Amino acid sequence: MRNQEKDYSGVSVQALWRLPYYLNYIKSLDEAKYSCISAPIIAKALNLNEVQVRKDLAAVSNSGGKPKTGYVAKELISDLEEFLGYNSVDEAILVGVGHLGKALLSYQGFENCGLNILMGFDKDEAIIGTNVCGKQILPLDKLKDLCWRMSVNVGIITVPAKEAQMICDMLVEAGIRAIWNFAPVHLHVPDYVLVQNENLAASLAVLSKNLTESLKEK
Amino acid sequence: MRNQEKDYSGVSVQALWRLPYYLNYIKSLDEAKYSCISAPIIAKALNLNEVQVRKDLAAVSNSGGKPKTGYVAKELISDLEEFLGYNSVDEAILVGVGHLGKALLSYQGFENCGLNILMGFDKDEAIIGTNVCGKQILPLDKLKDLCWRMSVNVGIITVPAKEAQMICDMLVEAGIRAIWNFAPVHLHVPDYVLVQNENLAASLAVLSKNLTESLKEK
DNA sequence: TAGATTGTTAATCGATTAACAATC
DNA sequence: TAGATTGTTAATCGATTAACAATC
Repeated sequence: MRNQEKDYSGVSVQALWRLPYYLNYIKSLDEAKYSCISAPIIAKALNLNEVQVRKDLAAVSNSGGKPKTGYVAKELISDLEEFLGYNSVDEAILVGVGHLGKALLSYQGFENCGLNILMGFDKDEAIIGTNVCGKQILPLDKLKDLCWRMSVNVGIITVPAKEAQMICDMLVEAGIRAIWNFAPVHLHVPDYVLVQNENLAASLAVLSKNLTESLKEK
Repeated sequence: MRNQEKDYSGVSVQALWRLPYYLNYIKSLDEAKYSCISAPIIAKALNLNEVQVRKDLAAVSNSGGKPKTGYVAKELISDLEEFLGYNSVDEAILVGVGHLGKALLSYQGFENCGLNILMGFDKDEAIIGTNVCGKQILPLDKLKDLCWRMSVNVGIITVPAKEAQMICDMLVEAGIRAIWNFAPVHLHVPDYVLVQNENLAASLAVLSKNLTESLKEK
């Protein structure tokens, strides 16, 4: 689920979700015009509370901000990137090379976020041996051995809901430490394995519930 | 962002996120064995607090549960589906037919969740006129007219970050009431338009931060 | 009847927001 | 100096959890 208990270097999960938005916003600014950036400006741009942004930045920034001027934009960008782990790359493999799996394998943006998807796995003979964006698609029985050999830490699950737990078990056996789960199911894993759920159905439910309420109000 | 303020029929956003997991779990059970299902059982299966599940179910269920036995599984399933709006279909269009856009256009599961993606739009001449899974890809200048004519309420944005705000403005102009945004940017919209963000970069940040902390502990 | 489960009311916990002194 | 912004401490708000009476 979305809400977890832990804190990361004094930053709550909710705050962690906001950081990429800060980063994106600051990066989008004209460097010449905004060599410095302040919490109130970011707050206004992203529709957030000023104090909230200030607290988030305080937790992330190394050098801190200066009264009246705010933070040096360049420094804040690199502090955010550092904090979000964009500089240290994690190796990942993906299981389930359907439409979504292919989309994730093809997406170039993950490398800038510190994730390198090495290859895909699938059970379908028809796509085994092919490659997607230069990334090889291999049969499931090679998974364990390859993950161990290359000490892969992250597994991405894009298989149908019914197969997700089985694939999850395989990944755990292969020494995976974190799972990015796109199947709309709760996965059972040992304590030391992390699961991050990306549940489109749940997201859609929030959207449609919101929409229904909103249309009612008219 | 994930957290919003509103309540939907007494259900918080956090609770709303849990409902699809309940639904999926109950559906996965053997009907013959589990004609009735109780909050404690669901809680155990999904690693949640018993009282939390009970409260969620109480808010969703029409007939309520019976002490000792729990809820009638069939009724609970249909109550959940009703509450989540899976029975009333919203029409949607998608803008940005790249890898992710294609994946979403091709995904069959959304129909069961009350979302019907009618067609895709893109600016790339090479794919305009083709179709993905039987869904036509049209040029952007047809967007406004078609959305009005078919009274489409939902727009899905799968364009690059830089173009997202511009597309968003187009959608608003086309009378869209809710936007499912896959670009990692904050969108500016009028009050009456809803935005549901699906930020993979943010999700990835949580995962990788978790992983780093977890590996440190060793 | 005994026991499991429901539904509700109260306590806890944590994130957001407000207030304010410090500082460039 | 005056004013904007920082960083911190306290107040508020809401979700989760605990406690307990009601009931099949």
